[in-house]
Amino acid sequence: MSKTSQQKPSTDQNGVSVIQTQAHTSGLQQVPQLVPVSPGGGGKAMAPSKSKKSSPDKESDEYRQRRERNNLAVKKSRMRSKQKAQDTQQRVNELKEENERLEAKIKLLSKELSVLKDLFLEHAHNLADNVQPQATEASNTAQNNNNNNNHHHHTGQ
Amino acid sequence: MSKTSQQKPSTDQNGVSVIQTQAHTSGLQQVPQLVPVSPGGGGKAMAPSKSKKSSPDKESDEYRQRRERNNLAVKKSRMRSKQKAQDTQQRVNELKEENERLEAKIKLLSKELSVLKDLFLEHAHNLADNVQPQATEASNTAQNNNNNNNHHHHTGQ
DNA sequence: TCGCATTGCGCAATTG
DNA sequence: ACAATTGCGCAATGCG
Repeated sequence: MSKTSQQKPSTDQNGVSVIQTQAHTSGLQQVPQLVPVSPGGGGKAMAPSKSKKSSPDKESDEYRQRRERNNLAVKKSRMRSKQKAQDTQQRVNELKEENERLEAKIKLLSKELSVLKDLFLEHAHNLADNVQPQATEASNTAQNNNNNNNHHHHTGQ
Repeated sequence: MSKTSQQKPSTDQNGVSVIQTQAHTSGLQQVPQLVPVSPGGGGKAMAPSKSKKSSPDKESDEYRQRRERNNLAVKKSRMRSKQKAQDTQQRVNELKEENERLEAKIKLLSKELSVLKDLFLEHAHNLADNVQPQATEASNTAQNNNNNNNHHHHTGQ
């Protein structure tokens, strides 16, 4: 994330101090007073053919073009950023909904499960009651088959 | 919302057009050229001597103070905005996690349920077999021990 | 009317 | 060289 701090008096890496007092002029264009610290002397190994960085030259056609392109890019970037934030918010809503849906389902399943379990227990008790105490006419049938195995299940056989 | 253009000839609603794209490369400071469109024509009930809005007067102490305050407010607002976006993103992650948790639980419950249901079916068949007095002795004896059904059920969680 | 909060926008520095 | 990001200031506008 670049630098942690950046104040008004930004020092250009080329050796140019931009003194920006208080002249922003409504974004139109401020004229940052450029103070050449060393006019072509301080820097080193800079293409001598053209002082490329010495002055932004607001007039320059090239400058204006660059600016315009950048402004466009900035706008685009910000639009995306906003869109993204919006999508994220949307996502939150969707996830919340889905969560509720899932919780409802869980509730339902839990209930079903609990009912079935109760049935099982009840049944088990019935079986116990029937098997142990006395033989009703119903037990007759079971008895008939002699090998009535009531739920003694073991893995494998 | 905002206009789709990206130029700066911003026409102030006050009746002031800001033109001027700068014209001096070696000057000192540049003040936005304010061009009063209708000098006292549209406005009403305003002391002519003290037009407060005519020129921001960048030098003005008051102006600077206002600006500084606003800059501060802007900074604050943006900070909050960012924080909010971040929180939202965080929320998405949390919800996603929770979602997975819930889905896992649903899966588990579904499985349990399915097992219990199978048990029920099986049992029902057994009962049917037993109830039916008809059985040939070979019918239920050994052939019928199809599946092992052993399952522990832990109550609650 | 004042004063903070938001928002759109342009500039410049950085990043990729 | 160039687009995308990002921090920042300005001004308009929203809002109480």
